[in-house]
Amino acid sequence: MALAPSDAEVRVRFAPSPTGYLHVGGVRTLLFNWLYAKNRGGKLILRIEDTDQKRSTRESEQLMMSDIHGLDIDYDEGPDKPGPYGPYRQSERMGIYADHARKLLDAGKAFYCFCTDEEITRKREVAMKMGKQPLYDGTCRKVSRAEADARLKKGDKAGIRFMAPDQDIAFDDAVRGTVTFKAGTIGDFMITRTPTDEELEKGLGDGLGMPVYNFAVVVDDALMKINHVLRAEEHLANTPKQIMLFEALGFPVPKFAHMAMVLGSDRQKLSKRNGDTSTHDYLAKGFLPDAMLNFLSLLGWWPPAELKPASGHPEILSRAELIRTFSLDGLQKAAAVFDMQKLLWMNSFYIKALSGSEVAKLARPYFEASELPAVAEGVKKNSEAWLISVMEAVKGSVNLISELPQAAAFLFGAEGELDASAKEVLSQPTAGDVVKAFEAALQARPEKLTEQDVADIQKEVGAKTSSKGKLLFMPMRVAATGQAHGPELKLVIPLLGREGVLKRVNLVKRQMGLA
RNA sequence: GUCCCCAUCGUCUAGAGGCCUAGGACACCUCCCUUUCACGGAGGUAACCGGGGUUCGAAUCCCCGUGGGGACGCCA
Repeated sequence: MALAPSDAEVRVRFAPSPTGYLHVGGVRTLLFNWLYAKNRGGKLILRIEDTDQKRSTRESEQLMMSDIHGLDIDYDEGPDKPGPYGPYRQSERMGIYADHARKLLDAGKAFYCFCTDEEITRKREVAMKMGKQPLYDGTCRKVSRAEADARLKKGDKAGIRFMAPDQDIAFDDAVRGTVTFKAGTIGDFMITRTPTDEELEKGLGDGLGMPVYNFAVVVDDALMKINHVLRAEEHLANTPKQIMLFEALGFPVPKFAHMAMVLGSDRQKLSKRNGDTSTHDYLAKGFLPDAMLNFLSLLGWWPPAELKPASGHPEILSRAELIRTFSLDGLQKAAAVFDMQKLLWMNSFYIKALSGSEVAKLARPYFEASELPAVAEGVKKNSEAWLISVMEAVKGSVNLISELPQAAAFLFGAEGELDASAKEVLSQPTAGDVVKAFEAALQARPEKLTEQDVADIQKEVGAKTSSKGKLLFMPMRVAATGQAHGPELKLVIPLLGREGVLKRVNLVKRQMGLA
């Protein structure tokens, strides 16, 4: 078979179908294509596969492109980035597909098929029940071209079916090595659908039906000069069909790399049932694009041992490091389970690495949209510098940017219910004395408190109540913040100010029945 | 059912015949740091699916089972 010249510029593509949101599994495919293109100094093409008119929408296309943008991944050619091989939307390439379908028809490599969908489905079910491979039975193969033309003229409708050659198809997959499909395991398959009256009237498919996936992909990959196809393993079984088509059309066959699937915790294909799959939702929750990409890159790929990440952590890799070390050799054969816990951890790592002002910038919209009025209003009333110091204090205690308003709520004087662990702290017998001593110590001090003041107060309360350790600090923490977890008190209390802390202490006293 | 792919700790993985008493990461547990939770640091529990070969030697190569996944569409 003819191969694409190996010294040519690498051209890869990401080809989603705009029938919903961008799936995180899709992002991983996109990411690997992007990394490969960047690593090899090649080009990444975005192609929209919208030949299924019933399911494809422009809204979905827009959403996908904005999420790709949100992930900060760039492509070189696409619907919104004109290039030499456009258009990049399949619905705008109907004439091209029709030309190539006719070429196959004229060459005797494809035939009109008048069988209906129902007939085929029925035959397939029968074949499967009998334990046989459900291949097309060849009914319309026997129909001569002249007869077919006559039936068409009469008004009969037909799709076009490719005449699959009866031979072994083997190809060298960059991930799996040589993969062979034996002769006789692939039947004649559709390349264009049976046109509807409406399509015919509108001239949508240029007189033919809409192209089918396997056909459109081949025509586009060839014409767009795609020489490396990196995609998920679910497409492995499509590959022999596509190779047949490349060869029948006289196109060079690209290099394939089928990467392992991403599975949910139930070991099934990652789907809405077993996990969150919408990239948009991840982004909206405050997963950082770099963390997402870092995590996804390690699902089914591993960097070479020589890489010593600048982060100091073996699995925290910058984009530059990813690009520099990415290669097809590191691709994994076995499917990988998407581990949300690890993603969360990674995201928290990235958040901690950000400066207070970077976090403040990212978090501001979440604060402004907070359901707690004190937070939503507070963020507008206070200065940016204050917000930054707040972020500095709390960024270490969250996994997601969206968790920040909740984690910082006490600094805004928001009143909330005490959670279970906070209540537990206050239920200890000495907690009441500590809280009261804490209050007294605060009242003896000025409004503006320093870290030193905090240390002094802690010592004073400790001495007065002869408490120490957990029994001393936890009640003070809850009294000051309403939470059992959070940043260091010496950071928090100065931020709150004496009155702020006292207000909170009163709240807590009331809940304890002390006031 | 048929075809194709895959198989190392719970999960992501290192491992290309001796370096493996199987390494790292997340999670979990313990300890240390902090007169507190968290953060951070140090340890720990935990895996080569089974059976046959090949070889002086197998997690690594071959075969057979078993298990899992994907595909079998006029969806992509």
